[in-house]
Amino acid sequence: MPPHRSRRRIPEATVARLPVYLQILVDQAEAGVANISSEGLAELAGVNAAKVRKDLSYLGSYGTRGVGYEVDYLVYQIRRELGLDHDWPVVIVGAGNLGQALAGYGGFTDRGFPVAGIVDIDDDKVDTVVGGARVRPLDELPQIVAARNVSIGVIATPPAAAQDAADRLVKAGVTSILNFAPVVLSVPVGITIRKVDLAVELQILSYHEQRRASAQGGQLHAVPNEPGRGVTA
Amino acid sequence: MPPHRSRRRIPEATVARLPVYLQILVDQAEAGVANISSEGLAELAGVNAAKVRKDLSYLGSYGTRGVGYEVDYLVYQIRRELGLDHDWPVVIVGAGNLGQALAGYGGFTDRGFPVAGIVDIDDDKVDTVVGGARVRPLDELPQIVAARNVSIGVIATPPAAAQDAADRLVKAGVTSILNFAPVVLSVPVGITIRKVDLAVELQILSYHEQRRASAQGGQLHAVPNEPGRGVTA
DNA sequence: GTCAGCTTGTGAATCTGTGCACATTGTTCG
DNA sequence: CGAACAATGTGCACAGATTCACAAGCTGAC
Repeated sequence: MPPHRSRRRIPEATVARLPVYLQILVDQAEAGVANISSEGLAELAGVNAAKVRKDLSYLGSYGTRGVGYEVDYLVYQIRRELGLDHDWPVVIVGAGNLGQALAGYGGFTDRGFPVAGIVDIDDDKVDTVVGGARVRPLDELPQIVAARNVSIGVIATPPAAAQDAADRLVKAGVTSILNFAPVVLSVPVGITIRKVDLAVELQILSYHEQRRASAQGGQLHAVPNEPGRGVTA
Repeated sequence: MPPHRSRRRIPEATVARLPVYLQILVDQAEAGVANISSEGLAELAGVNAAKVRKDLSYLGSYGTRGVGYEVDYLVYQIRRELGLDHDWPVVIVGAGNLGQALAGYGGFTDRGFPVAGIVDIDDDKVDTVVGGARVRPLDELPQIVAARNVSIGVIATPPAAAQDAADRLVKAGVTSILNFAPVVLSVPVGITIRKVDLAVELQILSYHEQRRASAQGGQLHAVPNEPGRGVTA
């Protein structure tokens, strides 16, 4: 089989779902399941079966009609397509509540994103140890990025410091940023940014709660589904 | 002016952007800005100006042609539409790394989501204090929910415990759930769920990095924008 | 009071994503 | 070997979201 890299461009919505399939497939593999149908995978992922098939078809024709998909092989293919065939070290900027939690959160390292370093501008935080990593001064960011060839940065600073953090990350050579600060960052073209704003998530829930409350006697609405968010500036 | 609640149904994509506008507008108000044009707001939010106007038009005609939008009034309207005219206490299930960080993260309380309580199944964690809240045993979840009339729950447990957490939240009367565990939850119809999976975010970045790497000589692609994800089962 | 200049609000075109429906193709069993 | 069956892969129609382009409406200057 020819290991063709990025055959076609994959729709963003699909890219956002592939990690979910992957997670499920890995679980299934561990549970000893060898094959799975689009129907079964759809059930577990909470989506439409046709959508699963269309999503997977972007990777190539890796299913077998009449049988389904071989779990292990699919895991391999999705990993490859997502670039998860090797680790991506990340650097965390900001060692506050969230930064520390992220550094200590095993889920990162486990899933292929080891913490190459965590930096903070506050001298009081420097040299404290969180989740196995020693906090380094902000100035050392370039060295950390260079030494471990880091291309992904995580911003866990207060809002006011986020743009500066982004600027420093970009200057240090990072090309993808995951931003937890509730700020819209401006970065050069070619840098990929994703934002996770916890308060925004709650506000969206608030909207639905509010709507529920003011739906006097109205039946419960069914809200669409979950696309993915992403920007390459 | 008639304070009409939920005039039309607002598209999910718009609902996901309103909190971002709100944040920006609050900042602008604090900076003493009285009026803002769709162009200006779009610039700050990193989106298209027409999109801003269409989004805001769902709230009603609150702009003035030739002038723009009055910042304070817009803040008021967006808050009202999102149901942010009062606080929404939240309960956090799971007092591990992430749960503690969330409880201690001021950004929640500040933006109208005070932590009504945090519970954990592990007796060793019970009674420890995180971010001003004392961890309570999981069993007390119903009491906490009832006492403070909580309708939003946050799941910050390990994956294996997430479904149980969801079941308990629902049984206790919570109708919206923010899930940080990398698991697809199954809940009754009428419960709104949003999922934030940190590893998934990184995996999406990984995809773009991988693509960048394998784009031999190809120019850098521009990736779309950021919809919102939401499900009401 | 009129006119020039902005900026909103929205119809229409376009693009993206979803889901049905079914032809296609591989498997299994008699 | 052939037929019944199962499940993929995809054409097509529809729904939702984005963007353009412009008429409508407000303001301020003269």
